[in-house]
Amino acid sequence: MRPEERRAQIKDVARRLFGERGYHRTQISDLIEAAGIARGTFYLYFRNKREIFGELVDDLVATIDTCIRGIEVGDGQPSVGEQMRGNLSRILETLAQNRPLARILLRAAVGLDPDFDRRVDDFYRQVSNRIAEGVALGLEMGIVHPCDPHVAAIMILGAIKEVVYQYLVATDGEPDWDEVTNEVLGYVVRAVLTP
Amino acid sequence: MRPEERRAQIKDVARRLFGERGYHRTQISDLIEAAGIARGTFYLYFRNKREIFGELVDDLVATIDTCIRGIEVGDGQPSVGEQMRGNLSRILETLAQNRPLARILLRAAVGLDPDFDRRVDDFYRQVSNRIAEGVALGLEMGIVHPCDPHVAAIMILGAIKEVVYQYLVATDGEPDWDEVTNEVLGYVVRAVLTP
Amino acid sequence: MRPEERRAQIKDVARRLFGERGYHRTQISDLIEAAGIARGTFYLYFRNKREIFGELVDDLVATIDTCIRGIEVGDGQPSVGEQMRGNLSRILETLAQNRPLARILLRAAVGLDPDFDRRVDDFYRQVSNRIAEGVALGLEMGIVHPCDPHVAAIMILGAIKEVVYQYLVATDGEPDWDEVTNEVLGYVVRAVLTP
Amino acid sequence: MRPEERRAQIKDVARRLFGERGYHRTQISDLIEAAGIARGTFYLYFRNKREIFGELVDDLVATIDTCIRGIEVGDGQPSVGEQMRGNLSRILETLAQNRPLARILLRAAVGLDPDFDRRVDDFYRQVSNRIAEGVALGLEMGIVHPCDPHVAAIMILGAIKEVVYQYLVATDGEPDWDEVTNEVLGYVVRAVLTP
DNA sequence: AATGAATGAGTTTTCATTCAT
DNA sequence: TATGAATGAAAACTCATTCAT
Repeated sequence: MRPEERRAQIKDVARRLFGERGYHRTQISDLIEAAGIARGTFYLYFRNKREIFGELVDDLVATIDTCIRGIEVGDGQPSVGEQMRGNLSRILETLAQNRPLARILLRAAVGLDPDFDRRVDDFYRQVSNRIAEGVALGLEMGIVHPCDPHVAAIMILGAIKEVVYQYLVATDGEPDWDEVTNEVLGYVVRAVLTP
Repeated sequence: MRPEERRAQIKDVARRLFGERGYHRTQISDLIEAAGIARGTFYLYFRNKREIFGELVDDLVATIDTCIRGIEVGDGQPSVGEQMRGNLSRILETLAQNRPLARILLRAAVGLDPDFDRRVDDFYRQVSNRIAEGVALGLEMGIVHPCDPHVAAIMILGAIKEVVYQYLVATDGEPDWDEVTNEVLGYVVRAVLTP
Repeated sequence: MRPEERRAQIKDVARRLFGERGYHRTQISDLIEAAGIARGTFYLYFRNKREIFGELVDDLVATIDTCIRGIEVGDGQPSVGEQMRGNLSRILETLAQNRPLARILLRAAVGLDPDFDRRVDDFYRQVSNRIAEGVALGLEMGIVHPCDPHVAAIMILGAIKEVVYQYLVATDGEPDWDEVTNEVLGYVVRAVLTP
Repeated sequence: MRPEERRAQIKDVARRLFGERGYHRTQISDLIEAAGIARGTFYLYFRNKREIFGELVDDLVATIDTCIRGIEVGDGQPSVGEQMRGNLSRILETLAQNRPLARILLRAAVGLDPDFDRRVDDFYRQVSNRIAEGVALGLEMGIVHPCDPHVAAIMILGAIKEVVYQYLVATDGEPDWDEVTNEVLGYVVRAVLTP
């Protein structure tokens, strides 16, 4: 098998296993067995267990990141609500199509060690900053309730995280994503926008 | 030292260490050193590492639980908003006064193994059910926007969790809790209550 | 067993094994089996394989060092030759009584890695410096042939090392040490002293 | 590249690496990278790591061996001292021009395993035997001090080895070889020859 | 009620060697 | 003649748990 293929295959297997069992309960032995490779082969592609996990975390952080587009105001732009809905449904869709991704981000990568926690926290902080910017913009335009944009952003982020957690991580359910997206959107809109 | 005292002392030390370093990075060696006891002594009081951690998780779940009072409607009761504020500020205060508690619940106990995840998830589900009941009640009374009470409850829970996470777990900051409580309350109220 | 005893016992066993088989061919498994202890017990007393080996090297370097006394000239002192003989026979006796010691210093600790090589080289350099000082003193007193004291010291050291190597390391023989000491002494004396 | 050339090239690279880092710290990966060949190619030319190292050791033992000519006494022969000087300077020159050679013989091949140790020891024993023969001859001729030729030979060998070790192996210095040769020669001559 | 020396199963990681192309 | 992806046995090290004192 060509190196890039092999590497990708191992990462696929690892993503699934780490998502299912978490970091510590996924052993190299499980991984190589599931991938159908020899022990040494794994270390041919990844320096160690941390490294492959770190790569997975970085990858999925990047994946989520591409789902988020800054809200643009101006002629010819979709409405703010439309743009928010776009961001939200892209994120939910991406995660729904790849649960291990959600499970790693919201569960497996949590509390492992300061480095991973920092990486994940940085990502969330970045996302919440982008949300806060949007809220601040809305404040200036007078379409957002007077509030602390930073705290509001944290709560919006938390609401989304929890929805993802409940529907994709903690359970195996398969909700109607359009409906959930609408609910989330309505909730957020009411929470921050002036009527 | 009397048995109950010793037991309590070990748990205090463990709560701090697990909160600081997480489950796997806290070793029995760290624990007994910090507690100033011999290795064997630890095992006189706790069957194993899981057990003490499990107890801590159960304890703090119970602690948080006592902070939450069902919303009561009727003559002589404080307003619904007042009752919500009470719940919220009791939770935030309790956690703010004991960060290890927050760190264990939101970080150390996450993704460890199916059993712990289930215990924690059950707790959150219970909390979100109580919130959902409140929302459903509000719906019946016509004071809450038409929405899916379950999804709304998840988002309210998520907003609170994230605030706690950002202010108590991910950083060492010390915000003005009254202000934060007000922000959260305003956000939740606007999100669900009809104007 | 009391910690110090256990530690000493493990070192004794390790000294023998490292002496017999060298560093790489002595595995922790061999060591703990020979010592009659469990794997973990070894790591209770030594951080790792390098550490115990390093301690052994340092110990024996110190042991040899105590055999060497600076040559003193003056009334009431034994003759220079007598003092040289004393140094020599103390070294040979010490090593003869403890072959693993010689085997570690002259064989097992050689070429392992830069750190060990440096430690051993430093020791030899120190010894050769002490010899060179003696030779330089003899030069000033006119009782030593004109020569480069540094080179002479290296050769004297080499002569002794090779004798030890041939009789204690490379073979299992048991020569007449008095005779060997005399031969070495005669050789060195002729090589450096004026007739 | 022609097979013999390739083989020679790999050996050149290996000699350098083994000399620099020793046996265990030189990995096949280092070797093939430095030689610019593929992993499999190495094994086309050498059965395994031991084999190439063994060949190098044998080669250099043979190389040194050709530097040593038996001392011949008779009309038309250079003086004994001249012949000794010849042997000595050929050895020192050869090693000085190829430090890896010295480093392998005096450091990398030491204490690896019984087989290599035996090979190297055999070589030294052979050299020391040739020296001992010369000394015995001198004894018969009355030009050598009464001494045990075997012990004397060991010490002469040791003196030379240590000079080589100090100047070529342990340090990167570049002494004046003529001077060193003279010092060594003077030392040996004084040590064994009658005035 | 406490001690702390000892245990050993379990896990990661290394690296010389092979073999299909 | 050369390649380089794959192998897997072997080795070091960890750490929760036990048990004799």
